[in-house]
Amino acid sequence: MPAPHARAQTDRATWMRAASRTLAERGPEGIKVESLARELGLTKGSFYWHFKDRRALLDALLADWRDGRIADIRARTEGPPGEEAARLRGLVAAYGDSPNPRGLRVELAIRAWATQDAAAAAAVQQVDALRIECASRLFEAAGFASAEAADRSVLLYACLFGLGMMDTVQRLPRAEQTRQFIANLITAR
Amino acid sequence: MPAPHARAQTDRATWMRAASRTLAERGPEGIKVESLARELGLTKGSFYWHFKDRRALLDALLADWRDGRIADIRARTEGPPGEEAARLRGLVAAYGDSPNPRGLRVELAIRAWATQDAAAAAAVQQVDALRIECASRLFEAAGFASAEAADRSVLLYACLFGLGMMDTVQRLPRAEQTRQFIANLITAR
DNA sequence: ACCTGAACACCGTTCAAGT
DNA sequence: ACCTGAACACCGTTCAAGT
Repeated sequence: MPAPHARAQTDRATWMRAASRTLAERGPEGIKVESLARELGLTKGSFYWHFKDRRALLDALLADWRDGRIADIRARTEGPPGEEAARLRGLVAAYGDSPNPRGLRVELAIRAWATQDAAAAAAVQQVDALRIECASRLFEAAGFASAEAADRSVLLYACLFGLGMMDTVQRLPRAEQTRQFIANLITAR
Repeated sequence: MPAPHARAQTDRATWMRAASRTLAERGPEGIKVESLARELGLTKGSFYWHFKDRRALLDALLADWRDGRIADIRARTEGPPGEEAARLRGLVAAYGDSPNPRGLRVELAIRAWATQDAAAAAAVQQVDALRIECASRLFEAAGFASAEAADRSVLLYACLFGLGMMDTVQRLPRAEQTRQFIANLITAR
């Protein structure tokens, strides 16, 4: 690829990076063309060279998020057979990590957005379906029948997102024990 | 109370009702003074007679939501001793009801909003604390030690909200069985 | 190819003026 | 007491014009 194309990609990516930061910090409604332009030292007109409109930027963010989540799920759950137990432990432990980091904030922002936006709902749906499918395989490898493996996968992700939105819990003195109790219940028997 | 005061309350309540409907349908960012005025056949100037600014309307909505939730929690969990088991069953069953009704939509909208807004976060925090406290009492009456009763209360609400944001799950063929499986796990033993 | 600058519509807020 | 109408700032979008 020659230089002009590379440069175009870079500048588009610059808008995307700034928007992605704002998505994590303020949600989709916080993404304003004028604010981004000010932040980047450019004019709003410049934005409309790279994107058809504000909506196109949001759609590009959704596609990036979806692709990133899909790659992450595959990386966490696929691999050589015989290590399923360790991968399942890793998956369950993931929701104890990092009380509200960028990833979870973006996740909750997109999930809230999905209740009002069809494109966001579609992205969430694709990601959730793959998550449940991949987690189910690990539960099956741990000895659960396929129906119960699917149920436990749903439980795992419901707890992950549910706890994520209950900030209260993170501040309770017994937060760590509660997380441990729930993790045990998810994988028990 | 004389007529003038009653009328003032009514008109303020008219703005609140319209805003509350919008909160459920489009989230807090969808609440626009101009749109509400158009909808009600009034001017924006009229709005500023009843409310200091848009923020005051949002704060009033939050206070109403918080008070309503607190009343609802008390109604569901308090009462004559001896009926704790039935009340616990009612609470757990509540999250199987109504796939995404107005109440759950408002709940998720406010909870998403709470990640970026201190007043919304405070309202959510107060409601969550009371919910966990009241649910814990029911679990204790069912025979769980107080620490485990608290853990199970957190689990209950995490599942309630987590499943609420996973629309995918509601559309799976086994949705009903999955809900039942999770309900059993929450109250098991 | 990439960007600026000016224009316009939409919405939050204010305020003088009406009833 | 309650509302209107006009004004202004802010942001999404367009577009002719620049380099």
